[in-house]
Amino acid sequence: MNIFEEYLNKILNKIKLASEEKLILLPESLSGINVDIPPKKFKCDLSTNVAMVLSKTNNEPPIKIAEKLKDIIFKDDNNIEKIEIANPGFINIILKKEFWTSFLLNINNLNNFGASLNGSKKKHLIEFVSANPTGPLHVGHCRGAILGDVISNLLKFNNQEVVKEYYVNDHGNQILHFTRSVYLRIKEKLDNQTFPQNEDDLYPGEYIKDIAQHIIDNNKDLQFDDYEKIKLTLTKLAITESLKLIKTNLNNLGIIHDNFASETEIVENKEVDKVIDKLKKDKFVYIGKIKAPEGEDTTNWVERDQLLFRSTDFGDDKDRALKKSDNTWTYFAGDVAYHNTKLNRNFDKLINILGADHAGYIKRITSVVEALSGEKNKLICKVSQLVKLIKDGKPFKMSKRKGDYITVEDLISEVGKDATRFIMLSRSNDAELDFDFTKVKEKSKDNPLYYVQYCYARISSVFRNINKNIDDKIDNENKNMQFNNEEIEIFKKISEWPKCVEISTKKLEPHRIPVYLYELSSQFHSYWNMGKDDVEKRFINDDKTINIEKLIFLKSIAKTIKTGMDIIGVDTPEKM
RNA sequence: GCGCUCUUAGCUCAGCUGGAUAGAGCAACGGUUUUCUAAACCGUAGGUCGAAGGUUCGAAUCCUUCAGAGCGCGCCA
Repeated sequence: MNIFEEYLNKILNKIKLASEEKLILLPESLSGINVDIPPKKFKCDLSTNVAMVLSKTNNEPPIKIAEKLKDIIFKDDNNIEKIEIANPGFINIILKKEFWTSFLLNINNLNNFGASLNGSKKKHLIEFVSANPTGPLHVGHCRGAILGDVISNLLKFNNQEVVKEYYVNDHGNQILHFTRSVYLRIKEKLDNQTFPQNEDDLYPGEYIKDIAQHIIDNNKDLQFDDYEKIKLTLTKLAITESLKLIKTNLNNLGIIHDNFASETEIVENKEVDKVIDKLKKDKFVYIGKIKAPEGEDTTNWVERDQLLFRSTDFGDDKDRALKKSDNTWTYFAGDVAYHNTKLNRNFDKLINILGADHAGYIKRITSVVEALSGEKNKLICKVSQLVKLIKDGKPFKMSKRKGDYITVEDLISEVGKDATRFIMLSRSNDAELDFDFTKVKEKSKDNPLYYVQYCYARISSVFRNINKNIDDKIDNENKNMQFNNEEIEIFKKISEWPKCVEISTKKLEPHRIPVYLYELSSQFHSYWNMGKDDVEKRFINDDKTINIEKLIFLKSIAKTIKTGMDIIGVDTPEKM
């Protein structure tokens, strides 16, 4: 029920026919033609720019073409009340009131109103979060986590297949430092050894102590005297513990991954060697040198021969290292192998959600996926920009050294899951986001989340008062419904919902959904208050009954809000 | 030095893959509750869309240049 799409198709068909009959000429591409939501000041329902697009090819002014097309396209359309032509050549359509009645009846019977189901079902792999398993998640991880989760929801809503995956970087130096930190905390607990204060590489956070304690408690038979002996076992135990923390954090955010892929496993299965061989065969890999970046302190830079991937072939600014000087694989090499395993699993589309600090990584990883698959745009990377934390009006810097992170746990307990999700989503992922801790906490009533939830709660209260359930089926045999102008304005807003979903999905930009829900709620709240002066606009009659029109009106709004809130993963309480 | 992202009202941001007179919220000021939830509503005020060129019938949106902010630039992940 995307009326914009339906009218666009109608227009395209009609002008194609007209061109066959030599009534008009068509340009090579019709892609510029669209059917839009007209600005409010033009009192119409749909508008199209088709005349302007055809003007040049036909060598006639848009207004003249519009006059011509008006008959060609809309002559036999009995949903239309009136067509107006406006400068510089828009065709503005006003639909009959009855159209909106049938529109409402139609969407009332749909389970997934707004979903675009024309596209074929594709298999998507979306990788997100993938934070190092060295401790709980902090606020910085949150935004990308929510973005990835909601993009998955969006795709699923549109009947796409989605696998949500977390890549566990359980291999490499960070993990060694992490394991040693845990070990030292164990020694602190068991043998009163002092934890070193001045080693930058170690993890100082309090949670390491908890992990240490858990490991001691659950492994009574283990000996912790010789670090080298116990290192491997301890690494596994420590990673399991921190993954537990991470999974709890994600759960509290309402996020559940389908799959956790381990870097260690990939390395141990020789996946890296295999994929590098494959790349060598195709001459994407060679031994060469990397130049130091200009304008940086490069006193310690030693140019050396290295195994490199030819990412410059794909537009990167330098080729990328696959092996470190100690002959072990770089992080990139492991990730190349990981992405190769994604390709082996036959996904149609790969999506990665990255933090802003990893944006420089996009070019090389998309390059390697292109090299391996021979397909451009197989992998799409979305970046979630930085969240600027503000506390008491001042920017708050988190420091790893002091271990003073604001964790996901802090955030959820202070602000709540729903508010966190809603706020993190309501801005474009490409733009930085100010997250004012004190403000969100103190002024929680100004939070846009409550505004939308309140809308749903108000509708629920009506249903409660008349002893009906919001999910009850409505018998809509009566086709002679009468709606007032304000109600029809809201139907128009509802008719925009599929367009909102479509563009959010196409661009993988879910921030449009909270924005839409806010706007719809605003129109509803406005209508609600009209009931104070105008009895006609109250929902419940004096005898505690409700008219079918009002019932179906309320239900369509509640349903749209619920659908949207489900996609962004936020609750819709019936009482507030 | 190079790359990516951002710059729209005092503040925080939308602006639908180029459309009509650029929109919200907050803050400010003035109103609305005997009536279905006032966590709401109505009104007033607030703009050279960072700057300059270009493409186009038409630019906040696309291109170029410049300025400012953020992130990043081998053996960290």
